[in-house]
Amino acid sequence: MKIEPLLKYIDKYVSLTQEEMDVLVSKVIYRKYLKGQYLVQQGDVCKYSCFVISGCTKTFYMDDEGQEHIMMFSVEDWWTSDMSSFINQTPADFNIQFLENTELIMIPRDIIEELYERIPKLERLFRKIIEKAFIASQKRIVRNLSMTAKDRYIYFRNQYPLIEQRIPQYMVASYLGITKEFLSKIKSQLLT
Amino acid sequence: MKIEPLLKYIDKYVSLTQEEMDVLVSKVIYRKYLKGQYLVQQGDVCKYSCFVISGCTKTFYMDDEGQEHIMMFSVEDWWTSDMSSFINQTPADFNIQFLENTELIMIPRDIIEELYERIPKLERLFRKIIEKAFIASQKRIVRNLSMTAKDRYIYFRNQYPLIEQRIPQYMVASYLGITKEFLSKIKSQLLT
DNA sequence: TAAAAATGTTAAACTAAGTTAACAAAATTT
DNA sequence: AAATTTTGTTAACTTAGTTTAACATTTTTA
Repeated sequence: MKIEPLLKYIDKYVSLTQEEMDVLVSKVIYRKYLKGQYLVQQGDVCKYSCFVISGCTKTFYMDDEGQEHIMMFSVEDWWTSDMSSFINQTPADFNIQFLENTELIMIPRDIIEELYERIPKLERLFRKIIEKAFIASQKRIVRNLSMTAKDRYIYFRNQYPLIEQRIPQYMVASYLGITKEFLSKIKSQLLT
Repeated sequence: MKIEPLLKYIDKYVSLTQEEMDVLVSKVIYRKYLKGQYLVQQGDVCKYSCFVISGCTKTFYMDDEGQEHIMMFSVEDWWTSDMSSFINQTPADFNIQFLENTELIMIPRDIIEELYERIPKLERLFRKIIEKAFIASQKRIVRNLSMTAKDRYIYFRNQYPLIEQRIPQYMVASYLGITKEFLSKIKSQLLT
């Protein structure tokens, strides 16, 4: 089980004793998935909050017309789950699919509650992680409200240059809220 | 100091002892603002996380062209702050302005840290509040990506009928990410 | 209560982005 | 290496939403 990246990540937020680490390690699940598989499907209940050790996922909503709307990508050192479903144990709004073969550390819903009780530092950790996620989410909303598609693309390219390189362009378009054809047009405009 | 609504609100998430309540009450600030005043201005550091006892606020980003983009409204029993600025003590991205005379309970940045240490239940409370806010934020992103302006307006009207009634229509338009003229058109379409 | 300010409506001209469709290039599979 | 699938491009046409501007209505202030 490759858990080092998670411990290293956690250490940036809170410092755990060896004992606390051991408890954590004994409770979580290490698992590999193949490209194309699903971690969560819309309508299912999301049972795990997952830390990406290696690989890549997309989280997307599929609308009534069968169109995908990508909410986020997760790569190494990011968390992924359908938060609404995971917290409330209600049907998931989103699909989470692997874009590459992916290694995860998975924390089950009931275990995370137990960990909060046994290791308050972990509750602090997740409070901080969610604060950060919320802040990023708010900033994305305001970008979507105030910037043109072209500027959103430029921002994305600067912010996540490595993600852009490992993901098909039509998924970037979906994440930006535009069609692949329009992104293609934007890119050709930017070249001239 | 009207603090009852806050205690009642907290009680929905965690149950505090009388002593814990007393600590909390002794640390927070009660204050009234007038319509038109600002709680936070873009560029300032946001020093408080605030619970609305009565009244109403708008949180908005002002872009380079001087256009307002409304992120959220806060009414009774909601929290408001520029989270990014409050957490990191960095310049605020947003303005928060009072749309009515408003009563607030304000928690200073350093006090909230202290409260997390003294009353772990409060850290749990805020973890849960932020989880909820994050979930709502994600759902808003997906609505903005997947729904037309008309459908977003219908959703808003159904979700927040009371807010719609106390806020000028052009602010609703800004929140939805459209012009006031287009919202006017949508509304007239919906009548026929 | 008159005047001024803030808010809301309508319509024509315009533009950013979507749709459709045909084709090109890469990547994967056979 | 050929065939197939996936991904990306281009262009003509359409549409959702913006801009501008003039005017109407409501609310606030003098």
